[in-house]
Amino acid sequence: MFEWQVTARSGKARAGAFTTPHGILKTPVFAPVGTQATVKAITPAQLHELGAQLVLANTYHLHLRPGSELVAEMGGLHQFMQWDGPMLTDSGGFQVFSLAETRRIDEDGVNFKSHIDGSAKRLSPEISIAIQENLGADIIMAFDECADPRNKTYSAEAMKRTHAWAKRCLKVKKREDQALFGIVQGGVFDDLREESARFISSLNFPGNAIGGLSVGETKEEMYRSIEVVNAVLPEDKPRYLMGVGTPEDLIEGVLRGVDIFDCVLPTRLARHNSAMTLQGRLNLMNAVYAKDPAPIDPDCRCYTCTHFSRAYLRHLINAREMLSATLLSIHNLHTLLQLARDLRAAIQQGNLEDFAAAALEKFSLPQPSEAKQ
RNA sequence: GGACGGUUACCCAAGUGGCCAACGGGGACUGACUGUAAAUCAGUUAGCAGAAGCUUUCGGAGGUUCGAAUCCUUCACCGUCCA
Repeated sequence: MFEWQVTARSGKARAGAFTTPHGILKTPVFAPVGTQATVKAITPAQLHELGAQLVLANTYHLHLRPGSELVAEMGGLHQFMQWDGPMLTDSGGFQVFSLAETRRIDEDGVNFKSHIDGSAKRLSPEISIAIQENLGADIIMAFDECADPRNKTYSAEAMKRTHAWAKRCLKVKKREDQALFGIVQGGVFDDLREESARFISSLNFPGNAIGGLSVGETKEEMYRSIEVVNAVLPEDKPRYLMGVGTPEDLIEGVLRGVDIFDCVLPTRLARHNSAMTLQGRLNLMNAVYAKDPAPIDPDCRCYTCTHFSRAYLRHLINAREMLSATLLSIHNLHTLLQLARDLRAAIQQGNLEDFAAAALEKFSLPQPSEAKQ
């Protein structure tokens, strides 16, 4: 179980397979995010149709509601939400960052105010692992602290806590059918990143994650940090870049040796009326699309693009019909899932360099909306 | 025929002498979004500039006043009630 096999390489990029109790992840892979045990606006059947391999859920949110014991009682996360493929739960570490105004951190853990009812809640490495064992995802994450990436003093403190917490997570983890991944922190500081990558590598997790990126730093800082970390992280373990994201970042990440990605962006942008394409984003509520019979992306083979016009999607958005969120989520997820598949194929066929160069070139071309006019 | 009430920007609607280019809502338009407190948030919505500023607006016309969406006269239209 949790065997990691690299099947092809191209520069630093790898194509691989990670075996989990609910199936094999063929990497590079993009994971849709289903924070509250649902990928918003998308059914599990649609996820299958899209070819999604791995789905995320969140420890903090499910702990607050409905509670991990309830999920366990209902047969675990897979059974509860009816997703039978591989799942990953985030540890709640990101919420330490995103709910910054309502929490207090100490060496042992974090006190939160619930964003739902304001009640006092606590997360620690031990609590997070206990929750994640109740939830029952295939991959679970170490409880970490994601800091302001530009603040070195804070990044160093958060990194040290993350390291101490990683050891405690390993210590209390019991279930054999779950793989615990460690998380590298260190902000945008190369020395911290390197130190963190060394430490996390030394704990010999079955997989390693890069956390604390795509949270306000520049692209250059992010890409450099990935390079610094991946130079240290072991080759014989999958690498997971947390919270990333855009098509460009997927390509840049794969080129630097990342295997797993997740991001809320495709589904959030979909609910916010934005379509992701490999040429850039379309804001489908824009008036220019009112009478546009073309699909979002004429080259896209997703359900949305093979059936519906931009004009129709704009109408749904304008009329505040919820189908717009579903159709756009299908398209955006397809864009990233297909890109990951294409990257994998390119690595296996040995033409990743050309594929990546051609794809990255497209992002500098005029946006589809501009090109039309 | 008479008595009241009303007419404000794309729509609804506040404002009853200067702090009004005019509250608020809707609509429309635009932007943002990267391990989801996000079906959210922000901006624009008379014209020209697009910082400051200038020009034309509150049913029409005329008047009072240093100054009017706000007061007066008159006309038009809408509503309610009485004949």
